[in-house]
Amino acid sequence: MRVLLVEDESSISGFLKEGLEEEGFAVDLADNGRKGLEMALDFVNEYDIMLLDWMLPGVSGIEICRSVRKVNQEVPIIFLTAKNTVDDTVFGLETGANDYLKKPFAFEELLARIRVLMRKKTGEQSVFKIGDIQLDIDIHEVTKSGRQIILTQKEFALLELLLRNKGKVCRRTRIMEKIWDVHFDKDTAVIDVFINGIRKKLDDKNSESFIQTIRGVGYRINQEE
Amino acid sequence: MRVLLVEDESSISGFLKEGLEEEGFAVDLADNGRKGLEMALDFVNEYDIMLLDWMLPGVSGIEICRSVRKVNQEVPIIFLTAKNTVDDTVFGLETGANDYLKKPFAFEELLARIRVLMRKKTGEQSVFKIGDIQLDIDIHEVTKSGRQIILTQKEFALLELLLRNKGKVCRRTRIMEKIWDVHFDKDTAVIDVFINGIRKKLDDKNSESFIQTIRGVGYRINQEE
DNA sequence: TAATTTCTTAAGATTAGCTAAAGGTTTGTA
DNA sequence: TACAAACCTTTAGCTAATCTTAAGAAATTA
Repeated sequence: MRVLLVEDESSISGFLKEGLEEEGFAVDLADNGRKGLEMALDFVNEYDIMLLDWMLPGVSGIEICRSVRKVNQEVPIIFLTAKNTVDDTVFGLETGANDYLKKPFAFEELLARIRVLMRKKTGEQSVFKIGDIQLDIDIHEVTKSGRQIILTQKEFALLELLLRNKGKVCRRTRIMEKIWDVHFDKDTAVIDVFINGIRKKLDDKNSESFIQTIRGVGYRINQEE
Repeated sequence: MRVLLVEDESSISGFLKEGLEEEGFAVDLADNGRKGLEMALDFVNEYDIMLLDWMLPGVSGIEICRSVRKVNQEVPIIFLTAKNTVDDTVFGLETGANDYLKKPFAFEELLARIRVLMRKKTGEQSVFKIGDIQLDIDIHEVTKSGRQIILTQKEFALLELLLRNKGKVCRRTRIMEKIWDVHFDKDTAVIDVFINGIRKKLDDKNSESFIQTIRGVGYRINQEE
């Protein structure tokens, strides 16, 4: 998955580039509008998604967007806008963008929007299963043997993370970063509490939990045979 | 369902084309009046609906409309007009169009109008039910146990959205986008207020609301057994 | 066994949603 | 045009659900 990121503030672009690459995207960065426009048009069909800063010195994000839309109506475009620079009501129609985010925004929020747009494009399903447990992201529902189980926000997010990485270990540090947006070593037992909560709601009595504890590392949901 | 879209501003046409295709329409785009007229007349019986920009360089939307009406009185035609360029009162009589929208308009508004016209044409019924509550889109009426309940525009739109997605969660962000055309996280409680209004008008006293709150996510009307 | 890590529970802090009320806008009518 | 009515949106206090912290119990490892 190839992303074009046009953003002049290096602090933001660096942060985003790093984060997106961690998620497996290949990120091309343009640090001004002219360069961004050039890259966007030269490789318009190469990119799976474009992230454009609204306010750019020289060529603005909206100009890039308009130019791109003339030759390609498909590629998802997300705007990153500074506060109060856009009139909400006019926005949608005028630009041809698919979505936009107001700075400052949480990285996870951006990731979520990207995923929605990608799914629209690829038609990817959004249901994760393990045993008799099923989690549907689109309708935000968890069921066990068909019966609905109500999870809280955090429980849902944590279970989603574990299921997305079925078969792999999710390290505590990674869970802390992804679900709690905490990027340093914090002495807390929140994760344990929420794992406990999920287990209570979804485990079968008298048998091993479907979430395995990897002591000193984190948690894992095992791949089924 | 085949749509002819005649619009010269690529930002708007791109946005509309994409949105309509997402909704399952096949969209043919003409980016100027001459081409639009040609396509409209060549395939006049192929199209289920026509969307014409009012102001077009060369051949105007109204000319296309008049030409089409000479050979086909059936196909629904909707005009997209820039603000204040049309005298409303004269409009209806002069053109033979079925409806028109002033820019900027919310995409959902366009979609709603298209649906009304399509249904008129096909005679399709469009009633959503939950328990003793019934919502009829065509006549824009809600009844409870047969008695009419008057909802405002927004209340109606919100209830319609929830009913169209019966059994699924409608996320707050999605509601904001669909009903209010706001595409970023806005700190507001309008949704709550309108949910409250609908509940007041339609809930049975002394029993759970027919609209379930999914904390941190949105609302859902549950499927009946 | 001692040290470390995880589990579990419960209480306190925080936040999302509910509701009423007020201000602002639009629409209809005299 | 001015007024009234209907509707939409914002605000703020309240309540209840959720999240976080903390602390002892249990499990695991050296």
